[in-house]
Amino acid sequence: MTRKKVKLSYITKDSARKSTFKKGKKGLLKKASELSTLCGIEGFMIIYNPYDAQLEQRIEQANKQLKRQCRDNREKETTQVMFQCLAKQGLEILNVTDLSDLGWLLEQNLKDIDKKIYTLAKPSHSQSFAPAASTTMATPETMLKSGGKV
Amino acid sequence: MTRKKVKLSYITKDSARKSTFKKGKKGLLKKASELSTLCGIEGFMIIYNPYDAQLEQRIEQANKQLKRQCRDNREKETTQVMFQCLAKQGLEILNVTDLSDLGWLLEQNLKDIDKKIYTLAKPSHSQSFAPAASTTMATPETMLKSGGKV
DNA sequence: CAAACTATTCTTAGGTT
DNA sequence: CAACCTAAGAATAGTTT
Repeated sequence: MTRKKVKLSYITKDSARKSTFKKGKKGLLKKASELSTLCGIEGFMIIYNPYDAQLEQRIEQANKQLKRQCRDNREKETTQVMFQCLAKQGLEILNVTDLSDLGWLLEQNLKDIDKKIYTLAKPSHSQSFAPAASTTMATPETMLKSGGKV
Repeated sequence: MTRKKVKLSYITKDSARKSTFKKGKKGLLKKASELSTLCGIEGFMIIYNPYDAQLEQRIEQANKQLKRQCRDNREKETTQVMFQCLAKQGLEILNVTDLSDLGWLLEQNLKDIDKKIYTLAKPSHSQSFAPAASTTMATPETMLKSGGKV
C-alpha cells in the first residue's frame, strides 16, 4: 500500500495536487493561527490560488469600483494605500473585518515591534526594483463588501 | 515530567513564548515552502516580530532613504507601490531577491489565477476603511540592500 | 542563549464511503 | 467531488548539553 512518503517536488497529477493544496492550506492557516494566539504575534499571508476559478467577475467589479472611487479622493494614508495596492492587483479580500484590523495594525508605529517579510515562493527570475510614494486615499465603505469567508 | 500538551492561549512566560515563536515560525515557513513546491503555489507572509529588537536603526534609515527617493520620482507602477507601502510601514525586507520575484508575480495579470488574503491574527477592534490611488514610483536599486536572511 | 535530543503529540497521504 | 478514517510520518515541549 505504500503509505506516505512524498518527495518534495511539484505534484503533476491535478487531483492530487489540488487535494494537497487544500489540505496544506488548511494546516498552514491553523498553524499560523495557533502561533498567533500562543505568542501574540500578528501578521497575514497572501496565497495565490489557481484552484478557485469562479471569482473573476467579482474581482473585476471590485477593481472597477476601486478605480472610480480612487479618482474622487485625494487624502493620503499609507495604510489605505497598502490596502489599495492589494486590491488593484485583483486580490479578493475575503474578510473585510480582519483586513481592517490589519490596517489598524499597520497604522501603529510601535517602535518596539520589528517587522519582517518572508517570501514563500521563489520564482527563478530576479530583478531589483522598488517603491513609490505620493499617494491618495479613498474611503469607499461600500466597496469590497462582498468578502466571503475562507 | 508531563511532556507536551499546551493549551491554546497566550504564553505569558517570556522565555517560553519566545522559544515557541522561534520554533513555530520555523515550522510555519517550512510548511509554507513545501506547499509552495508541491503545488506550484506562490505567495508571501508578513509577520510582526516583537522579539527581534536590533533592527530599528536600519528600518529608520531605510525609511528616510525611501522618502528621499520617492520625492524624486513620478512614474506609476502598482507593484512598486505595493513594495513601497510595505517599506514605508517600517517593514524590513529580508530578502530582496525574493521580494523582487514577488513583484514580478504581482505584475502578472493572469486571469486564471485568483488571489486570496488570509489574515492570521484578529485584533478585537474593527473599522471599515479602504484604498487610495494616484501613486508614483521610484527606482532606488541601492535601497534596502541590507536585507539579511531569515 | 542556541543547538541537540526525543518522547509524545500532531499532521496528513492515501484510502474508503 | 467532499468528508471521514487511520497508520506512517512530521513536528515540537520540555529538557539537556
